[in-house]
Amino acid sequence: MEIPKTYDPKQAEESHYSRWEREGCFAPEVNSDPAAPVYSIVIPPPNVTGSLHMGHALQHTIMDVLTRYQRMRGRRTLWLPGTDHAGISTQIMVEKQLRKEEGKTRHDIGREEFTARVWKWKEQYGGEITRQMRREGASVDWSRERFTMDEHLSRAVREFFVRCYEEGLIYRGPGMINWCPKDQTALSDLEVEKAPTKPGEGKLYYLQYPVKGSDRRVTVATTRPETMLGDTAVAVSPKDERYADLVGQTLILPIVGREVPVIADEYVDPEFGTGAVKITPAHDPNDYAMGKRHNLPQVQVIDQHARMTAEAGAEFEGLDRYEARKLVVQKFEEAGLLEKVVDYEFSITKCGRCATVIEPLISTQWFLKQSELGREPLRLIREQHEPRFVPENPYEKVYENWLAGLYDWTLSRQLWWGHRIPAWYDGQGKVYVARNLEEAAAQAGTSELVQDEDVLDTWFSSALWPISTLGWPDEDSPDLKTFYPTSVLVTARDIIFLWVSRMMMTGMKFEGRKAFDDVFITGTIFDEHGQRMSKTKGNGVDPLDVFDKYGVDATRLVLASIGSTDTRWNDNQVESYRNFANKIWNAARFCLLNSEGAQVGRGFEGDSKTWALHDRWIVSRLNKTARAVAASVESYQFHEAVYALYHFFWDDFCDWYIELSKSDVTAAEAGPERDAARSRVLTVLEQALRLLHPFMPFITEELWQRLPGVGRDSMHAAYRAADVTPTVMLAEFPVANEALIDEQAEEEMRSVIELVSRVRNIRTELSVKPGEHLPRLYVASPSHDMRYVFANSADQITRLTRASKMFVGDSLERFTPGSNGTDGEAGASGVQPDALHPDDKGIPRASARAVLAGGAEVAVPLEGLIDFAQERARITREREKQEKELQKAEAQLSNSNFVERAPAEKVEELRQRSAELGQRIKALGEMLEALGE
RNA sequence: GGCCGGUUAGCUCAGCCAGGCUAGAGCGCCUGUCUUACAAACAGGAAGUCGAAGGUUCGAUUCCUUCACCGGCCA
Repeated sequence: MEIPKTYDPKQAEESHYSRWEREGCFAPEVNSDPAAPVYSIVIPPPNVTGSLHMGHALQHTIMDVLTRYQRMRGRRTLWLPGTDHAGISTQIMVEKQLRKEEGKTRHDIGREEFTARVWKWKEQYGGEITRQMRREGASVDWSRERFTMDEHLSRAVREFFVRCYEEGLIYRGPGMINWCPKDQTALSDLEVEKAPTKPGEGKLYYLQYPVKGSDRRVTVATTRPETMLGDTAVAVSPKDERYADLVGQTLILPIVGREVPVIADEYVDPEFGTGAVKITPAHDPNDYAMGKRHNLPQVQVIDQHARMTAEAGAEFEGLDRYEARKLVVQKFEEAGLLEKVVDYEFSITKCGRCATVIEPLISTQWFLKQSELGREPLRLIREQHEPRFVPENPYEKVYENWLAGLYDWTLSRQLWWGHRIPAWYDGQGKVYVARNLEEAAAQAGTSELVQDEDVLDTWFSSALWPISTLGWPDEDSPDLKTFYPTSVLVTARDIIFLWVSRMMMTGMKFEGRKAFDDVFITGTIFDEHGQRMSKTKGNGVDPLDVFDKYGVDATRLVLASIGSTDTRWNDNQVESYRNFANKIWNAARFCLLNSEGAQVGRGFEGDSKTWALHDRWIVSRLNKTARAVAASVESYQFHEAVYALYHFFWDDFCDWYIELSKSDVTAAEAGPERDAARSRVLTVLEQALRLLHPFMPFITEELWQRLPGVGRDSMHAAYRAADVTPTVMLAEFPVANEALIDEQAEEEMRSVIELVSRVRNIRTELSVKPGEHLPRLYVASPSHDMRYVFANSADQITRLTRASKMFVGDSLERFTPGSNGTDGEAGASGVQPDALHPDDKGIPRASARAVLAGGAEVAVPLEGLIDFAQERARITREREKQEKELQKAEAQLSNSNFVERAPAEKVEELRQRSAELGQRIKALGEMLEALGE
């Protein structure tokens, strides 16, 4: 069999995905067990205009690990993919294209044609992220792919809207909204961002307003002087004695000449500015609220293009808001009413899409009373802590606080791309909300109706995603019955308000149940300098580049380890996992190159007590690893799962098990023993591939397909009936067999490993050439059982330490010249320690020695190589180290407080440790003596 | 202003919620090896006052308080 020495990820990545997809391996229907429990995830729909970034790759990896794991556990598993229509982004993108290619605006071609163009654009370019998901190995059920503008999902949106309207949760009316003068649409509070002013950008202007009928002036401080043209009051704190006498008086608004009252309101912070605040109800959310409280008139002086209106006065009409600002300041200065201008840092609200400064405006829009929809989710999180957030801190509280402080959501957008609002107007402007024109006409008694021009916020449709993708509002939809509620939502933290909370609201409202059991919040990936990755900064790492460079599996391993932790991206980590993939490849290569006569699933027959130590050990390690991985995945501790897999495979399987098995596996003579040894390494490999598969789908499938003896029978019972090529992704995820977890074997193996390591350490420290064989090894242990362990593993120990012969006895003393010390005890299992030759002169003085755990010792004769002084120094150093430890232990043991108050087992532990240290120190002293002067 | 997270080896991170293991990993570093699965490897090694100061405790990297620095969310 030809197997390259280096793993090529590309080849494996290109081979398997299309087959899995084509054969329906990702669809829940592949599972033929009607009683199988269900596991379902709906993807938080990425923006259809978007392409894959690290955040997506992270979320997708987590979702895929969960999905593949649960599928291999035999659950009826669905991971549903799709995208949202991203109203503003998509519209802007197509508008740009239109301008560039045809020099036209959307108004030139009209709404219908424009919408058709967007659909065309979507068909042509919108599939990028779905192609990239295939590259990632995402095991989503493409047959259930959804798009928020699909006819069915659009129907769900209309249904949602109409029902809420009928219940009075949705209303149309004037309100203070965020207006983007560039995109020409209203925005919700979640679509705007607050950014601090740059140095020198923010100013606080102190303006003086004359008091009517007096020489007195009141100074107000403002960051937006141009809005004073729309002031209809000045407010002070009712507790503020400085202004107490002014409340109720009238001011003359400079430039405009309007008379405005001085009012008192608790909202005013007397500490800010001068303690007197100008009130512009039409252009500031707080002033709007105050205006409502005091019945103040609203004077709109800025229009939708951020230009001054006629209300601002003839001099100002048509001026841009910033030009108007200059002119207002100039006029105040000329009038001697500008007290001062100081630098001032504050937050400016900007459009989340185009970063244009938002203009708060009063506008007639559609609103949703979110607080009512949020009531049930709030109760659920407070009373039952559902859904369960992972990590719980701080997200449960963030979510709860958000739900507790909900206010009305601006639903309408002045766009052409999106779900058109299902509301119609008759000739008198009366509104009819209905599922379609016919219903509306029936209500109105006329079909002379005009539909509302606006569309709904994209998030309005995403809020329905978990139910609409599964078939709602068709209550008898089989998918809705089967897969709702979903098991978990995996997303980034900035989406808790946009998605998590709203999906919960709609799920609770329409299905009466939470939309998901758990919410897993992924960490944020920063660049290597700790900066947030962003398109504008251009510091993003493209996951596809990383895939190309290191392979998808290696990248997934890194992402899975990241999980919920904030982290700086670092290629080193991916490189090390690429190396891990290569390690897996080569371990498999070894197994396969020596697989003649072998078969997966064989070699571990009979009572495990009769197996060789290293076989009992690797099976124990394998089962512990299976247990650890399952527990970690189920508790979303993915880094623990990766750690367990990495160390099991590399350290336990490659470094030790394969090495310990090598002489049997590569024996020159064919025969049942060799076949069995070969079968054993293959069997462990096959189990390991299953454990690794959720994390590394490609390499595991590539290798699994090559193993002799795998097939339909290797698959989980729930999948055997399916008409698919046998695949590791439908094999059963190994369930830990507690009976095969063998603590004694692990303890004994630890001793063998320690012995080998110490001898290797001696070799290096005393500069024994790597190729050179140690003539002999003397191993002593006071424990009868341990002598058998060492003796039984003598072949492997000598092989791994490159020693020619090994002797085992009860003490090194017994091997010293003249003692003629043969252990004399035959191994009960038939293996006997090499006996000392009667003529043997025992352990020469020229030997390096070391103490091991459990009172065991080892001596390595090194005639001619050993520098006595150096060796004595080495052992003395070791003894000093142990003495320090002993002192620490004894000090603690002599502390009566510790002995009395600490748990008895802790005290006992320390006593034993102390005794062992004493023993070691004694042994080291004897070694020094043996080395002589 | 309110809430929260982080600070552990040169770098990137585990461990801390349920206090006691000689505080771990990967990368990097040092030494030596092309030992017939793998130099993307093997063998061995060095390296951390666990941000600072207090407190609780027999015992604190872990729990509490304060502070410092970095970062996030909300207002």
